[in-house]
Amino acid sequence: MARLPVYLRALHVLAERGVATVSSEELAAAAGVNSAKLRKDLSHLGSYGTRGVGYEVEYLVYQISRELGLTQDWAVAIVGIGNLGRALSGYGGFASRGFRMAALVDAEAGIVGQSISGLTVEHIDDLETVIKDNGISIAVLAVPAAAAQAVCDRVVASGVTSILNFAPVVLSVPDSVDVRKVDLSIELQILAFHEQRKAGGPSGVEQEYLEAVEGQ
Amino acid sequence: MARLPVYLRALHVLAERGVATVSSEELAAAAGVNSAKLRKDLSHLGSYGTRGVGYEVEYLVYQISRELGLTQDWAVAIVGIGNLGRALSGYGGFASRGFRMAALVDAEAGIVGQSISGLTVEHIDDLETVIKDNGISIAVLAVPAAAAQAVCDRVVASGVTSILNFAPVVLSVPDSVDVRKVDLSIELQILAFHEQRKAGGPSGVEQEYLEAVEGQ
DNA sequence: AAGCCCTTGTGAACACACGCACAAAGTCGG
DNA sequence: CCGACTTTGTGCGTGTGTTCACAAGGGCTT
Repeated sequence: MARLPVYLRALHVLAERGVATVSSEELAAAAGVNSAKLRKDLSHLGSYGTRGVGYEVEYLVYQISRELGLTQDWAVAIVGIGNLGRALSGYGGFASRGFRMAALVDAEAGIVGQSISGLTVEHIDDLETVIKDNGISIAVLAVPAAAAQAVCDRVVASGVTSILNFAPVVLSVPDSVDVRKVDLSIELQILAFHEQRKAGGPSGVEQEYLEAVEGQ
Repeated sequence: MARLPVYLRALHVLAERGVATVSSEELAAAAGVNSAKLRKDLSHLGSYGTRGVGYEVEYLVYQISRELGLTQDWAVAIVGIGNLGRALSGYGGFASRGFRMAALVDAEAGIVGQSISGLTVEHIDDLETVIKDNGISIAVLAVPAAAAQAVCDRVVASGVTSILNFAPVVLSVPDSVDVRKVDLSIELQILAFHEQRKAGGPSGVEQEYLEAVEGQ
């Protein structure tokens, strides 16, 4: 389930506060979900709470971490060291959850060789070698849209089976490869949509198109 | 619907290629969805295609843009000019879709006053003034988790009604305010989950916990 | 002008996710 | 040791989103 990481984060906060046990109601509130949904998620996952008491925080953290595969460390490569790639390479949230930034790769001569977040940027020509030598199974693509599919094909051919794609294109990959897409402009567009709804919606503006094509 | 931006992007690509008309089948393939779903989305939106022919690309682009509210321009403020905020301020995908970066705000004395992407970074003390003077209705939060709720409260109090939140916390806001959350580490965790599934799942590793607590 | 072919729009079955509400189960006080 | 209280786990009704399949409708060729 996609909600487990959210629960995990809430649990970490509770653990830091020294809370030993938590009820589904409290945890659900902290995670922003319905308590019944949370309980169902946790039961589907096989973890058991204690009736009348709740869930033991530490145990639940371990169970969810294990379910998510965070007990092992994952070697991650970032391809494309532009503004976004740079920001991602320094993002603390990755390292603290078992994700190890193992390699940074770019095509630009001015960037290759630079040291960023403690890593030397490698050249895209060496992509295959870098991936295999570092045992990388997860790649983050922060390259221009035009280059994304080509880079994707290469990382897949090199053995990467999970891709986090920031490029605004639909990548085509074999079924055995998982792709997750983060499109920042889509998020803003969805907000704009709701924002406009609040302002009365697009009704009554139909004429605009007629005027627009009229002006040609 | 959250899929409209995806259709819109695919349509833009087609328009650049000079394609005048497109069938639901083709567009669905380009957007990575089922063709029946696409047709239903478009019909719910009120746009009409022509049977036997398909949809006129240019017309559809206009219809979807209007529905999403992209025909007007939106003033956006980015709060928190760390690595991520910097990357966002220079992201081309925003400006090209009617989103105007109107203000950058940070708390750090060393960052305030810097010129980034053509804007001067303002001090967080002036947050309310900046938002009101620029008519900002959408705020992007790229601040540390600990500061997020406080900053959120202030932008909401200043009249912002849509928030794109990159901080790893669940924000609490009035019902009239929309919040979308992008959590980069959650995306990686979901990939790790599937990655582990491919490798055989977490079964048979139950003992690990016992060993782990044993070691204390 | 007429028939064929293509594509849209949608009715209906299906699947899934959500949340209520309750029984089972365990704890704590007396 | 027992009863009351608390909280989990889940059966079930509900609503939403997805997909199949097909009828309605428009263009194109002859």
